[in-house]
Amino acid sequence: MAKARTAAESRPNDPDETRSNILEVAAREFADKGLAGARIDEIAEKTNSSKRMIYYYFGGKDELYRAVLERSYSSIRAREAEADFESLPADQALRAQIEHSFDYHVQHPEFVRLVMNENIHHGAHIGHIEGLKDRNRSVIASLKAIIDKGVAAGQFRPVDPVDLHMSISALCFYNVSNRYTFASNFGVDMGAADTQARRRAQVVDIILAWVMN
Amino acid sequence: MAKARTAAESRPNDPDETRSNILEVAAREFADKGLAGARIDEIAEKTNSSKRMIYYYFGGKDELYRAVLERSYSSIRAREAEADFESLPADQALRAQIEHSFDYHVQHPEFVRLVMNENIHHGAHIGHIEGLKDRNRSVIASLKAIIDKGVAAGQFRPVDPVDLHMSISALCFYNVSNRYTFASNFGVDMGAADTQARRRAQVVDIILAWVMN
DNA sequence: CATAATGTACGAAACGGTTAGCATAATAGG
DNA sequence: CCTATTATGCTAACCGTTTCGTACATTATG
Repeated sequence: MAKARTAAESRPNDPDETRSNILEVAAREFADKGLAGARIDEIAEKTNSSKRMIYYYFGGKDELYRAVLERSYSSIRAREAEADFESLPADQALRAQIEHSFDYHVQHPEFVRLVMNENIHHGAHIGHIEGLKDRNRSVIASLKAIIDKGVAAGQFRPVDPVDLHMSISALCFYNVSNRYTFASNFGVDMGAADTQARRRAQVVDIILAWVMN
Repeated sequence: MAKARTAAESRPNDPDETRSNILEVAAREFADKGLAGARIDEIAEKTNSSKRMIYYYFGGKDELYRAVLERSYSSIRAREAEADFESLPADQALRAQIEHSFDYHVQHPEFVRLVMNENIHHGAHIGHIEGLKDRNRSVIASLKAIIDKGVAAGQFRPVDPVDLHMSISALCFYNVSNRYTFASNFGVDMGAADTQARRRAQVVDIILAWVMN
């Protein structure tokens, strides 16, 4: 439903606002139903704009999906970059990093779902996102710095930073990604606040137990 | 494309065979493209049967999807049930259990993908599978037995079996589920045999380090 | 012949995408 | 200062295809 122009604001709408409004709605829809399951018409309807505008600004469904994916990945990597725990002792830094990652996943289930989708599509679109690899490298570098410090202090074993990232990511990701099947299979509501708090501490324990001497 | 009947087998085809052939093809398609992305016509084409038969035996797309999901879950739970490590010492039993789970995920990526799909759909279909909860309970019971034995022997801390299952499952699942995005982000091919072997040992290490005293 | 199994062809709706054109704002020429 | 021109943001209606599902006819077998 397009917004009618009143006499008071009979100017064209703000393009940036329209774009980001579309992206926001599309992110929800794609995360919820996947690339194939999401409907352009439905996205358009939930927008303050129209279907025509989606094609005007993004070109097509796939491009819109890609734009959504990019926005989502940019967001998490930005958050990871802004967190700087390197001044802390290694164990505290690692702990903080894990908690940070855990919280991000919990707070951004739509990111988790988009990544699931992308894996279902064999990662067909993620490769096209510019600059993502650089940001990924910096995440690994940051973890490596923590490990090195811990090893130097005699606290940590020398684990591979990519392995470490994978382990942390797996535990944080699964906690959100498999929430529904896990709930159905084992009757555990992983969305509940107390369950999450418990699991959060546990994930920290698991990783620290593995890395520490 | 229906299979032409040779003179030797000019009977109507075996219904069970037709059914299971459809299920097999459908599993691949749904795993690969999701419920919304898979096409009934395409599934039919890859079958030895026809679209007509899909509706004849299963009723519709959703029902077929559900049947596929059921078959897939039944398969993993059956495999888990058949593995009996309880005669081993607790640490060896747990190790074997983890390796078993890891291998199953690696060998059945289509199961992993179906579960991802199901979570994207908020677990809308999984609840309808009969008897699944019983089998799930038995998986937990088996883990609990191992933990109890380990605790009695002074080897293990008393961890919750559901928590343990979740941790094992997360590490094994992610290894397969996020293969593509992880490859794109970090240049690691988790499908390679040596990478997998390394990761397998690592997952065992992580869990044991957490559980053992 | 009755019944289970199957092939063919088609309908209706959904869906991605496009065509045609309008309104406003900015800008350039007289 | 005033008009002509152009670029931008936008709407509404439409189009061709895909896709799920079905109606109807037919075949094989007990």
